[in-house]
Amino acid sequence: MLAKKTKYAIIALVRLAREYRKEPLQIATLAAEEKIPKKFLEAILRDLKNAGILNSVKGRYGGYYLSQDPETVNLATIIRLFNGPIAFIPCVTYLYYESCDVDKEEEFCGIRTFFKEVRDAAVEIFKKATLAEIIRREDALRASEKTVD
Amino acid sequence: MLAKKTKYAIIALVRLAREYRKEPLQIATLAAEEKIPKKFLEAILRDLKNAGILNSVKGRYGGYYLSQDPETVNLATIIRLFNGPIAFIPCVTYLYYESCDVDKEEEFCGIRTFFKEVRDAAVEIFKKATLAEIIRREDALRASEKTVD
DNA sequence: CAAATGTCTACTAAGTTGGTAGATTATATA
DNA sequence: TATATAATCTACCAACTTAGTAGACATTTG
Repeated sequence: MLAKKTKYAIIALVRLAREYRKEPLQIATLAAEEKIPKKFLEAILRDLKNAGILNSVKGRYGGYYLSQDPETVNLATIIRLFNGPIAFIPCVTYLYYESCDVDKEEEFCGIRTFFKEVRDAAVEIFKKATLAEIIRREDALRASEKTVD
Repeated sequence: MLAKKTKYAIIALVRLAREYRKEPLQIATLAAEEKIPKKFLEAILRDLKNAGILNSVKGRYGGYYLSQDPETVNLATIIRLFNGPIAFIPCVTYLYYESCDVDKEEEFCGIRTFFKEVRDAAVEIFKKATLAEIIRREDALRASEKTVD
């Protein structure tokens, strides 16, 4: 399951994507409006800045803002950053590769093939899930809700 | 990532599936041959018995054996038993349903749709991954290795 | 200078993971 | 019936992770 940190990161980023190219947003405002513990959010935003996804301005009227186009930031990146690898087992992982400790003869591992299928499917879907696409889906859902009544 | 307990469970089950309809296998033998800590394996096998997947005989020449056809036991069941839900977020989970604490207006949640896609893809693949199918893939890999040389 | 705001280090309580120890119960068979 | 064999059960533990919190410090604007 996703760590809360990852969830908070996604929520904060979607919000910051909605403010793309506007004034920077302050930690305190973001924390209050998205109901995220302020000090916890602080650490999350710092990580996102260190990862090059956000930028910040200090001092009065400062805050955080998205430093990349919302079309290019996707869930695969965010999940890897806060939650670790997307795969269920290390021997099918991108960037975190380790051989299965349990099974030295990896090439014979019939279990592995299924986990690789799952990982590949998940990565493909998460890569399509850009901040821009998430916002489009949210807006579409909101609109269809209104037309229903 | 998969807990070690889940990995061990899968390995033990694949082995027991290979012995299907033969003599029961003892914890000690299974532990030694599959390199699983004996006392840890003990707890795993008990859980599998309580879940109705294994049966056991006590006393001399006793041990554990698969009580279901290897064609009907799949990774989705095993992962859920030891690792919890397959989904990344609770609001798209089968049997463990909870609403997103972070977002009361679930129907508006654009993030959710992606996680649901991933979960559905994963469940579909894991359901096809029966013990029998894992063994077939293992044997196929082994055979193709031998023909290559 | 003062207020607002991000940055950094350190701490902590609760829960999970990956085990281990040891006593008990059931059964086959000599 | 005794004995060895094996599963069963309860309890414990160390290390790690998660979800925060506290408080001092640095930087910028007005």
